[in-house]
Amino acid sequence: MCAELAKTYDPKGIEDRIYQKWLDKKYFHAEVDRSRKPFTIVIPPPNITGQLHMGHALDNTMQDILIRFKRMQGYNALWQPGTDHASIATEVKIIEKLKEEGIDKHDLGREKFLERAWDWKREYGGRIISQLKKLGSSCDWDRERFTMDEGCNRAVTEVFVKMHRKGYIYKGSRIINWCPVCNTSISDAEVVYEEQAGHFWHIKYPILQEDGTPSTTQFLTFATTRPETMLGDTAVAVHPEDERYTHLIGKKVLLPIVNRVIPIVADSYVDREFGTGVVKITPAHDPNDFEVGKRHNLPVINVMNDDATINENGGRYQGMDRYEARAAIVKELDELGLLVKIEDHVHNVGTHDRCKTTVEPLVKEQWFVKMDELIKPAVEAVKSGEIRLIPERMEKTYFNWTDNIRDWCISRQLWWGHRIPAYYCDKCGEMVVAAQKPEVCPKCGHNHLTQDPDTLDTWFSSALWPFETLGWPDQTEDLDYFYPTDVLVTGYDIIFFWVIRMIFSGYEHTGKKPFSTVLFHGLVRDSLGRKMSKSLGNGIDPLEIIDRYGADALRLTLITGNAPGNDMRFYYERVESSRNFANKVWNASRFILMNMETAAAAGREITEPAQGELQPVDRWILSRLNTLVRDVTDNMESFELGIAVQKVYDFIWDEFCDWYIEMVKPRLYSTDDAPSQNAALWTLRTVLLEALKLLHPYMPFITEEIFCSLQNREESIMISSWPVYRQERHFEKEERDIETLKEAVRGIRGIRTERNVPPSRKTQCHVVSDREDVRRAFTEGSLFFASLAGASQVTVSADKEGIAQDAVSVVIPGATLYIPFEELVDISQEIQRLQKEEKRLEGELERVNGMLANERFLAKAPQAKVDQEKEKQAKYAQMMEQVRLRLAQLEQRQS
RNA sequence: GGGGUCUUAGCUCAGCUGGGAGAGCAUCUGCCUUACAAGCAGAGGGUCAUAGGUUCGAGUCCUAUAGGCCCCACCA
Repeated sequence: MCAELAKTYDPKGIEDRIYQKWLDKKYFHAEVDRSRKPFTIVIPPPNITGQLHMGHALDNTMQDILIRFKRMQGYNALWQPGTDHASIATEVKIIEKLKEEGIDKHDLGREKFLERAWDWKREYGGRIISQLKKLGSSCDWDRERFTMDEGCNRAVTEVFVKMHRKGYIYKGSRIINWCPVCNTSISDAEVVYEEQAGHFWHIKYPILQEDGTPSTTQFLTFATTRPETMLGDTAVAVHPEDERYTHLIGKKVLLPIVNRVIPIVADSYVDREFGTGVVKITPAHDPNDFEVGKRHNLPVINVMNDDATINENGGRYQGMDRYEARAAIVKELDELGLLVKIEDHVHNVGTHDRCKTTVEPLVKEQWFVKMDELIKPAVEAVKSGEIRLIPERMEKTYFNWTDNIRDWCISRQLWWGHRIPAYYCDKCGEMVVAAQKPEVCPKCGHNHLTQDPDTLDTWFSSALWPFETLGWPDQTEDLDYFYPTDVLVTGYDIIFFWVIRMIFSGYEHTGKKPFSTVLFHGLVRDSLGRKMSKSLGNGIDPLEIIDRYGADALRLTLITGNAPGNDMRFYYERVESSRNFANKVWNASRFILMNMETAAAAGREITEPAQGELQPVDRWILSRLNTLVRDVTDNMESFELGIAVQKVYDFIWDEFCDWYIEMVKPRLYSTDDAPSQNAALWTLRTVLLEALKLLHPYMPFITEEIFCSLQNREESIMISSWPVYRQERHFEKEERDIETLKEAVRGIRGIRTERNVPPSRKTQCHVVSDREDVRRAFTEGSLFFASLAGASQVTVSADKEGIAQDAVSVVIPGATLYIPFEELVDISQEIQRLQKEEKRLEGELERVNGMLANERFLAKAPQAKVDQEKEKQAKYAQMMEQVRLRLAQLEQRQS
């Protein structure tokens, strides 16, 4: 970078070059170093099928900010990256691709299919990683892991075998959610309920008479949303205390069409108030009915195949799709005179989150994780605060799930994933769960065993992610040093899928929490507040934004003005505003560099100013910076990233650029005071460098580019040290004085605008103050004050002797400024302006006086607050006096 | 049915543990002032959803109401 640079910052080219440099220098790499404290984040592993979307961009920007911040603070910072095999998502993709080639998964066979899947992984699995790099992510890529790599496979097997041994994993025949399109079982968490318009079919079953024949007059009427499941009905239930039906309990009805005799049972699950108070019971196809069935020992009759067609238990409906069968059965019931009526009805239908197919509850033999014991330490950890959730309200969501936890169905009828390490003897059927396939059956000695065909839920391996990536199950140095990790950053939408499961897994397998803090973020929505989705086509590609505005602008946009856990909307205007800020930083730096080069050309080296060479403005900006350092560090340590960067933004743009740079310009442009110029240049450079450091976690590329141009001592900003608050850089007096001068400048500028004074026209300015410190502040700052206030000449005095009567006056705390204009000042206009000011001050005084007259305020409010109010009272009173004095003069003069 | 959350300037949103209402964008008025027109200097614009309560003091804490969003849940 040199002074001949373009006027606008162009991130193209710069970003890739800088990222490559960081990689070459191995800045992202972390090794065990016992002399330093570790700080660890594990990445939520993106799916290998994934393309970088705004959610990733936000998630990873937040992580990168934290990891860069901690790295600069001196922590041994590790950001552990990797990808997830995403069993079902990937399998679906492969199947689609095969379909294009006209190949069916089953024709290909399991082995060949897996080969294709690995090919696919090799080809596309790295795509999202390269996209994360575009964002600037400082992950330790040397440690990249994959949920199906050697180590993770070992971890999964180990966990499965161990949990099975402890009885936490069991195989059982239970009602599960079945996706007839994906052809696999899914967990409760993968079912999303959707409101759908449907019908209520009111149906009646004839009650059996004493002689065992169906009554032609007595029926039990009920309503159902799924008439086709009647093929599997094994009872009809009523409430045990429902007087309408108590006499029927124990009797039987005839199930039409299938002509099966089924009992009328009493179960308190039935809601008497709802419908007719009668429920048909289909244990094989409804979770509640399944429970009722268990209580009453009812047979479970499955009437459906895996593809949701009716099976052999459905008689002549066999082979029909579930919806076809529904229509046909309703028709037949109608013909039999058993259909009472049809009502419209909106109800919740469970669908598969991935393919949106209506799930079918089915009774099947599956593998489950028993949750009741496992969840206990996970609940305790959050309750006790050992693990902190940010924002805190997420704890409610967390406990809502843990309090109603159900066993986790972990087996999937898929091929891509971790295969269940259970083996069955081909001869006697004995099951063995073991890390290695047994040579012979331990029961009958037969030498051929077959492995369970099912694979595990993707989240089973993700649950182990924080420790399996650090070497577990081996007790590695890495694990010992970097684990437990520090922060997990993720969206609130996967709290059930992932966060909870990592927490109980961490405690169960490592005896420790997996992380101390969970920082949640929300969804990035489109400008209309809609979720970005493929089907809506409203997704905005982060890579396109990076290409157009730069990664820094995108990162800043995603972090600013948004609180943890809250959703945000994405606006191009906001990216532009971020881009403009990058440009602002660029130009301020360009200005400083230019002046440094000018000094260098004149043979003047910038040195740290000697005591007393710093001017009040220099001390002011250094003091302001010092406060900023403290505040920003505090905010970042409490994960208030948006607030922190807002403060850096305001400081750089407002205080540094709009005030300080303008204030030092006169000093830079005059060459006669070398020490003063040196102090200005040194301060400019120092403040810029420090501010850049504070900004670096948010905008890594531009800060690096400028940092390297500004100085050559440190190799990179990303390994430079984070600024710290220094008491000796706190200058209270200068802060007060410069604030007074700024107040004066603002006042004069206001007057000038109001009177349409062109900037080219300079006016005199007389500062009158009876306070010696205020007069000195103006005297010391007169050079820049004149420049900022458009003054041709500034005089400072204790009284207003000799000041033109028709001057415009501006009252500020501690001083009154008089600006004489050549033309006559319109006195009545001037009086009006001052009266307005008087009114404003009256209001202020009224408030302050009211407060200070309140005895209870004086008694109860903290002393500091009282003192503060008293100070204001004095200030306003003094200003009021000045305004009234001036008004009196003008009024006298007018008459 | 249970729970959460939001309602602040025209728009989108900040506002941490209660102490005189903020930003970005938009609008209006001047400025191409030798870092930046992706800029500079001014200005307008809000009974902080409504009603109560706690408090010396409430956008901030509590209760209720209205409306919006979200999550969870087996009402056939």
